[in-house]
Amino acid sequence: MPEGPEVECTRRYLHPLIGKTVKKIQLTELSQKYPKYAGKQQDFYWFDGQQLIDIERSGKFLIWRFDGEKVILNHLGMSGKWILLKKNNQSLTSHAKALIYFEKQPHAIFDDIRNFGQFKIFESYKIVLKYDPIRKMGIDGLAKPFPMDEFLLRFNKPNYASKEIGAVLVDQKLVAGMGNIYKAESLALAKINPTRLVKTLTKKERKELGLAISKTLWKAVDCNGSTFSTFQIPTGQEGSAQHWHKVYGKHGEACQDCGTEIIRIVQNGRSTFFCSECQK
DNA sequence: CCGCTGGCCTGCGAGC
DNA sequence: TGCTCGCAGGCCAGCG
Repeated sequence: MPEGPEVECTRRYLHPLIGKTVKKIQLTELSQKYPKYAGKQQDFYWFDGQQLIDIERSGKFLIWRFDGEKVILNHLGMSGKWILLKKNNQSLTSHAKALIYFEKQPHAIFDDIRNFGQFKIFESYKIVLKYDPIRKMGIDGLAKPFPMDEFLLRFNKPNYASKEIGAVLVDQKLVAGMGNIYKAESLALAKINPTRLVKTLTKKERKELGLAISKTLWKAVDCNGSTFSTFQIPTGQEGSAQHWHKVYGKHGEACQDCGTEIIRIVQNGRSTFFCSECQK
């Protein structure tokens, strides 16, 4: 599910929770099996009676803010999702890791099949901002208007120069919220071949790429994100962004624009898809 | 500091 | 039809 646009859709889905008072945050037994959920149940007692003030998105992170100082940093990993419990007797999902009970329904369940997600306490908002993955984040790909100048600036980082653009583009220090699907789709929209070295991209191409990123990510938000196999966001609604993908997952199929076969390559251990005719 | 490899997990489906 | 195996939207530790 979760690249920046899917995390943004999740944030919107959770919006009705804002203003509610926490009754109890409970970690499931299952959560204790995994190091990334190593938080102790007793540490979460602090949140009893706290009012949820806001849920912010920063790149692919959600930051849960309360009226007291502590915050919860939450990452969906590869398979994390939030489910709002609207009925009393609704049963828990099989990979539930954390439950937030409010004084009134709905309650919220964080479910994470592959256990790559995060749900951890930080002592204050200031401290979470100093946490490296947040502090070092690049521009937010969903920022409006798209921060072109800073994008170009970060793009100039010397250590990117001799790397392939397809490998660089998923770096959260360049564009926070970018992931493997929208990387491929943004490059397709900008008609740039993912194997191009960053230093060979002209300023015009870099700008076009920036615009393509913004367009691609926002279109995904507007479609409620991409839904694949069992992943959906949020529960009950399906995203439809996958329907307009030009290249992602389409290896072996004909390019919709020129008929050339879409190919798949591996960069940084991740799949990249493109049309070698349209993307030069 | 940098880049690369492999590891963390479960579930799905392509292909034999 | 059933099984295996590769692969999956993310990230990081450890190594040289």
